[in-house]
Amino acid sequence: MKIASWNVNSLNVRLPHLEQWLRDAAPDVVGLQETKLEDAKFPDTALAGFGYRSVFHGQKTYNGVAILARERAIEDVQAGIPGFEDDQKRVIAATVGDVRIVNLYVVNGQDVGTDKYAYKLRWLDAVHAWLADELQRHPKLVVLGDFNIAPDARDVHDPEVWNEAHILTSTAERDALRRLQALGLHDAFRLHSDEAGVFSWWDYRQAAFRRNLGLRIDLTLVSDALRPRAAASGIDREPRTWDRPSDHAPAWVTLAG
DNA sequence: ATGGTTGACATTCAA
Repeated sequence: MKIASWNVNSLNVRLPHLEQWLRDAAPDVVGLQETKLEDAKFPDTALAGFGYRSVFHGQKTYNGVAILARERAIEDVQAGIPGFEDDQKRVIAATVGDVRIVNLYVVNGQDVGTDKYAYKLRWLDAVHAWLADELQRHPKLVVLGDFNIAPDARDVHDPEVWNEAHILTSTAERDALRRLQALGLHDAFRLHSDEAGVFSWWDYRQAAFRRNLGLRIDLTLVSDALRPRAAASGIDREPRTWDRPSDHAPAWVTLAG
């Protein structure tokens, strides 16, 4: 079972890329972020034509998440973090086969010390409390998405710039990610590689992709129960080379069985 | 310190 995460930065613009990548990569389950589409405009019919069912939770202009699944039912759909008031559509969870999928579009946070940064940390606290509970109900859990946090120095092109005081790498953000991982959620990519310089996001500016000035902020976390089944994990750079790309590349994990 | 690019929407905001 191949499970992937992709921040498409507007599904309206990126639908042709998504179709091509679904064909190339043939994932079984996909979590999308930044669809930027209200639910009435979600292209579920087009996706069904590519062989994927979909559930979605979106809004106009900003945010928006979805889960797609090929040849499988998508059950017990949860939109948003239970009990956490949020105008921003950043979370959808569902069960596919024997695996619970939680798809997160984590708050960016703008800059350390801003209101948006405070919201990011509050939001991550709410996610932590929810996932602790979710793991009790669903031990076979995959938490994936655009985390907007680079786990450590190997995951940034320049650790001196992306340091403990910088957004996406600050101490409080990394601590919040570590607290999620301490629930028993493992960065699938790091189960198989200690390589530095493998990124999932490159700024549109300053030819960052060509120069590989990126960050690894798109993650697939697998629970303790799924860890033995995590056979491989990687990032598909190719869609980032296509014309008019998303600034993010798809990240994936394969589960045996 | 600023601006560099993209997307959505309407001229500036968010990333």
